[in-house]
Amino acid sequence: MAEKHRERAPSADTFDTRQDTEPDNISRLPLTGQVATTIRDMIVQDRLKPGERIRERQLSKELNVSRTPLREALKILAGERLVDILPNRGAVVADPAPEEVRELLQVLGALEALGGHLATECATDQEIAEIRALHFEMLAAYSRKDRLAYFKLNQKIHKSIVAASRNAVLIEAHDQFNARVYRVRYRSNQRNALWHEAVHQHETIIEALESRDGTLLARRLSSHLGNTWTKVSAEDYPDSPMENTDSVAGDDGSRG
Amino acid sequence: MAEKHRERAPSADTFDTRQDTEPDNISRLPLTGQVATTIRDMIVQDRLKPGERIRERQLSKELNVSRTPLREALKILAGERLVDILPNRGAVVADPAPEEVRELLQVLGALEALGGHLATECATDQEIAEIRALHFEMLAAYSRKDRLAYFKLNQKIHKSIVAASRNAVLIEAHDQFNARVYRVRYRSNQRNALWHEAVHQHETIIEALESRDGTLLARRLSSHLGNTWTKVSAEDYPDSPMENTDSVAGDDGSRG
DNA sequence: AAAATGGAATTCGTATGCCAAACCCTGCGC
DNA sequence: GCGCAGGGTTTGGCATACGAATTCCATTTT
Repeated sequence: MAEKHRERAPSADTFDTRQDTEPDNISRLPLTGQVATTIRDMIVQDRLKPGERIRERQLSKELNVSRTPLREALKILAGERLVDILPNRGAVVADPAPEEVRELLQVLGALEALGGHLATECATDQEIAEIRALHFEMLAAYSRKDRLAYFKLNQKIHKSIVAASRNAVLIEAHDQFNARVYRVRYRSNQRNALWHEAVHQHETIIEALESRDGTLLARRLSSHLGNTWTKVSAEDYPDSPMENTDSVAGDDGSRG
Repeated sequence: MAEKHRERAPSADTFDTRQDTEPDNISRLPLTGQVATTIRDMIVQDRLKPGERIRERQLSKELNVSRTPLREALKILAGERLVDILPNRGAVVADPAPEEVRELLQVLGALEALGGHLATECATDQEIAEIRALHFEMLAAYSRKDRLAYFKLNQKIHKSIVAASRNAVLIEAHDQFNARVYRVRYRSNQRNALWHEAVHQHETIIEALESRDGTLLARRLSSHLGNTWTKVSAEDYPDSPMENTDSVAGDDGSRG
């Protein structure tokens, strides 16, 4: 009987993510998914800080949705390990420990190695050429010391290599694990001094791809991610132990 | 790293004077998690069939919960890709296409390869001995033609190898991807004729682990999973193309 | 003054109700 | 005979209400 409510604002106004390419068509998708995407973006863009508590009522008011879709969205993000849900204590933005970052980079390395290997078998010449082109663009950003552009192109290159594997499950898994370390890698990229080394590694990666040497490419990708841990740990966690920085695939460059 | 607060055991020393009247309110864990676990078990145990529609009202009545925690549980399972949620049309039990199974086995192979490689570096002798023991138990089940025991020991061996990697992220990811193919592999195991081949592969896997040859072990694990696809596709999808059954790590040179 | 304690305010967990979209079945028209 | 249209029914999507657990702060006690 106590029903006299409801003025749901027109969906065009309720959502203000301001980065969607299409403003209109997502309004028909389930609210839960929209909210999840919004929060996911807020996390990887560091608008929600690691360890920060997510108050359901407050955030639901900010997004002009009720708590129900917000809570469902948080469950999705918890599955992606982007938030931790503490029983009876709500959700907090995930704040991976250094050890977890190291583990994540190992797994990511294995996934990229598989993606690279498959890519050498089934990528078209045009796909490889496009990746080479992205690499040149990245070199341009490197010359300009444009760290943001460099970072984004770097991400795009790795994503493109995996995409060339034609393995949808792998592509999705790579994307998800990548999101979990995105913020850490971004911050590392902003301050890192060993820039030139990563650039050289990229050069050798592209070469292995162009020569379609799957085993070599896999080794180099895995090694590259191990090197990322070296940089991340050196910058963010100065006291971390440095063991296990090598890729499990062993030393690079043994094939000569 | 290890799970933080994912599931909390109910502490028995808290005095609850009331609430004993409820019929099946046994635990204080969040209902959503309990429901997710229940449904997850129902799916991998094939009590909910692939493609089957999940009606929220009906299932919530069967489980004696309201729709809200059920819906949140379904979101979690959707994140694990055990159910698909169709907008405005509800949830259905995931029914991976043959191609997706092949892709999943490739990814699983890469994860196990990484796990095996790490295990050769950090597993204790006792852990390896325990895996060898499980292998013998599996041989016993093989002799008795006890397919169920064989299957479970097989799973346990692979899980133990990955567990020996000490990489919590990897262990969890392996578990999750494994769940997605669990049912298919179970059915394949029930009818498969090429049993002896898998047994021999396992023997060589254990040997590589015992000699702590990480590269060889990784190759054999990856190859083993590729072989699984061969069997699964032959049994379940007779018309599937048989290419790409080899591991990306290349041929296992040790096999005759 | 520091620690312990009590309670109010806040937040989460779950249930329930309304609305809108999808489904199904029947009946009409071609 | 077949297709299609339309209305009733079913189902999911979302909002809200209420109870339980936790947190926080003020007050008291040692």
